[in-house]
Amino acid sequence: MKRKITLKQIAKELDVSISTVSKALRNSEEISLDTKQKVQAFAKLYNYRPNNIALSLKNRKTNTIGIIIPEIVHHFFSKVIRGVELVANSRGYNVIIGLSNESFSKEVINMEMLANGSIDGFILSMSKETLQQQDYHHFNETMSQGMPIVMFDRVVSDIKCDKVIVDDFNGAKNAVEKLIENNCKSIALITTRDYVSVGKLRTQGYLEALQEHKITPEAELILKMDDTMDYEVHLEKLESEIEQLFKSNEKIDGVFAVNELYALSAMKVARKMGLNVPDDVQVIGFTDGVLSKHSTPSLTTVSQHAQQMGEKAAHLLIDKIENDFNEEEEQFQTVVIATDLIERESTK
Amino acid sequence: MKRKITLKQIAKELDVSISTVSKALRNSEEISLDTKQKVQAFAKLYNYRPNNIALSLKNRKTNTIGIIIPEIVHHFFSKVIRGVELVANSRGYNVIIGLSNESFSKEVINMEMLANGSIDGFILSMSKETLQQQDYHHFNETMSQGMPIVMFDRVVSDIKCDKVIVDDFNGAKNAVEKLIENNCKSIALITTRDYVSVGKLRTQGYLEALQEHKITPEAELILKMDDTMDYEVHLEKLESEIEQLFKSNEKIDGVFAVNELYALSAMKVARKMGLNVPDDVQVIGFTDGVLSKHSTPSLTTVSQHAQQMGEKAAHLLIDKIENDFNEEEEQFQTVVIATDLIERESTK
DNA sequence: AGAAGTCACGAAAACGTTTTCGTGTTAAAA
DNA sequence: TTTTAACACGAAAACGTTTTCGTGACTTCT
Repeated sequence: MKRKITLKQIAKELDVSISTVSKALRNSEEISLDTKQKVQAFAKLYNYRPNNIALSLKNRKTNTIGIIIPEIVHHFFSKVIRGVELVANSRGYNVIIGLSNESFSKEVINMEMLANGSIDGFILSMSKETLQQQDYHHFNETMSQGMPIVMFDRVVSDIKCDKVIVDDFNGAKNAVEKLIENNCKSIALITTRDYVSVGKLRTQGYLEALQEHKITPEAELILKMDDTMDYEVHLEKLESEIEQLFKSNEKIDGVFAVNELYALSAMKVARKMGLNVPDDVQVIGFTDGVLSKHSTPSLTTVSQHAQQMGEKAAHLLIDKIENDFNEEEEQFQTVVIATDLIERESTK
Repeated sequence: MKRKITLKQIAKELDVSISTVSKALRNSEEISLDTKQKVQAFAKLYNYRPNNIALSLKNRKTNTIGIIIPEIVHHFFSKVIRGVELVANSRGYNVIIGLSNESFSKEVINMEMLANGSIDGFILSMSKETLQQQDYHHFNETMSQGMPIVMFDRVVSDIKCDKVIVDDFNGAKNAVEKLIENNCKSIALITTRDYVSVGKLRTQGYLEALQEHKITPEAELILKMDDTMDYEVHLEKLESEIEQLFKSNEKIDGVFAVNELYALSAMKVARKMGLNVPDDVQVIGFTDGVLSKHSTPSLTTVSQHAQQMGEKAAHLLIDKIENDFNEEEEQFQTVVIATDLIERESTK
C-alpha cells in the first residue's frame, strides 16, 4: 500500500530540488525543456497530484463551501443541495454538508466545526429551534471573522448577509387568486404556527388575495398546525383537525395549504367525507415535492424552484469569496426567486 | 473584518514562543500555572480555535469522509447520507459529498478531486454508467493508494472492498411469498434491465419464491423497463407498457415492482382499467420512499432501511480508517441489511 | 562551593505546497 | 581577456500546527 507521491519524493528520485520539480510541473519558463520533460514524465508515471490540504494551507483557501440545512431527507433541501453542488463543482469547489436536524445546538456545533479553516463560506437555512430562540450569535461571529454566509429560504432580517428566498407572498397570493378565479367562495388556509418567516408570508399572501377580491377573511377558515411534534403524531392530529375544519365549515370549496403534506391530507380527508376533488373542493399546495405529482388526483402546486435557489446561492457565495478585495463595501443582496403555479388535477 | 487568530499572534502578543502557547493550551505539565492561565484566558477572549487545515496537514488525517452517490434528490440516497452523517459526526468526522449524476466521468472526476488529500476514505454507490461500462480503475487506483472505500447498494464482486448491501434476494422473495399467501395466482414482475446487480437479485428472489411454491414463472409476466431514458418519457412509456402487460394477461392478480414508481404506476394503470387494489390486484413495491406511505391506496413495500445502511457504512469506514495499523490483513466484509415487509393497503 | 537535578521555556523540524530571491555556470559582447 | 547577460536551478520562507530536544536559571544535596 503505497502512499501518495509528493514533490519531495520526486525531487529525491530525480536528484533535483523540490522547487525545480514544482516549477517543472507548472511548466515554468525557468526550467529547461529537458528537465521539464523528465519531471513531467516521472510525475505522470506515478500519477502525481498536488495535495489539496497543503494547497489550502498555503493559499489560505480551501475551495470548499459548507452547507448547513435542518434535514436532508426532504425534497426541497436535497434539490437545493443539488443546485449548490452543480454550480460549486463547475466553479471548482467542493461541498461539505452539515445537518442541524432542526436543533440549535447542532447547528452551532456544525458551524464551529467547519468554520475553523475547513471551508471558505457557508450556505445555510436556519433550524426551527434557532428561529424560535432568535439567537443568532453564531452567524454574526462567523461573519465577523471574515467568513461569508448566504442564507436561503428560512431567513430573518436581523442578520446582515446575502439571502436567497422564495417569493412566498406572491406565490401564495397567486395560488389563492387562482382558486378565486375558479369560483371558490370559501377558501381555507392550512398553515403552521408562524415563527418561521416563510409561513407568515404565505399567510399574508392568502389574506391579500382575499381582500383584493373583496372577500372577508374568516378566522375559522385558517388552521394553524403545531409542527414541532413527532411526525406520526403530527400526521394523525393533522387529519383530525382538518376533518374538524371541514365539518364546522361545510361551505369550504377551496383549500390552500403551505406544504405538500397538508395539501395531501386535505385531499384525503375530503375524499373520506365524500367530497370530490376538484369538483367539490379544489386544493393547492406550496412545494417542490414529489408527492404532488404522483398523488391521485395529482396536486396543483406553487413551485419553489429549489434547485434554482441552490444555484443562485452558490453563485452569490462564490462571488463573494472571490471578490473579497473590495471588502469594505459590505453590500448585501436579497435575491427573490419567483414561483410558478403548476396546474394539475386538484384544481379545475 | 479580523481574520481568525493564530498561535503565532497569541505568542507575539504575550511575548512567549509559539511552542509555549501550544503547550499551554493543551494543558501541558511543562508549562507553569501562571503562564497557562494567562495564555488560556487570552485565547478564550479571542475565541481561538486551531486551524483544521493545518492540523490535517500535520496529522496527515482530515477527519472527513467523502460520499459519492449518483443522485441526491432521491429518498434512498438522502436517507443513506443522513445515516452516514449521523455516525460520522458522532465519531468526529465531517462529510463531503460528490454527485456523479449517474455519469462515469463525473464519478471519476469527483473521486479524483477528493482523493488528493481532502478526505480519509470513501463511501459510495456506483453510477449506472460505471456499472454498464464495467470500468473500475478509479476505485482500484484509489484503494491502491491506501484510501479505504466502502460501497453500498450498487456493488460488484470484482471490487475488493467493504460493502453494505440490502438483502435484495430475500426481500423480493418474501414479498412475492406474501402475495402467494394472499392467494395471488398470477404474479407479474416489473423490473429494470439487469445490469444493475440489485435488479438481478430481486428478479431471482421473485423466481425463487414462485418455484418454491410450484408456480411456473411465465416470461410474459415479467416486464423489463429500460430506465436510462429521460424521466418524463420514461414515465409515459412505463404506463403504456404496464397497460399492455395487464391487457395481454388479464389473469394478473398480483404485482411485484422493484421500485416505488413502478408500483405506483401499476396501481394507477390498474385503477384506470377498472381494477380494484387490493381486491382485484395486490401490489408490493421495493423502496424506502415517501410515495408509498401517502399514495391511495397506500403501498405495501419492502423496506430497505437506508439510514441503517448509511450508519453501518460509516462505522465500517471509520473503523478501517482508524485501524490501518494492521493493514496487511486486508479482510473485507460484506454486511447484508435485512429488509422488512411493511404492509399497507395495497395488499390484503 | 561544586555537582546534580528540576523547572520553564524556546528552537526547530515536520506535514506538502508555491514563490521569491539568490547564485553558479556558460555564452555572448566589449 | 574581462564584463555582462541569459540561463537553469536551489535555498528558504510561508501557511498553522504539534512535538522532540535542548538549554539557561534555580534549587537542593553533599
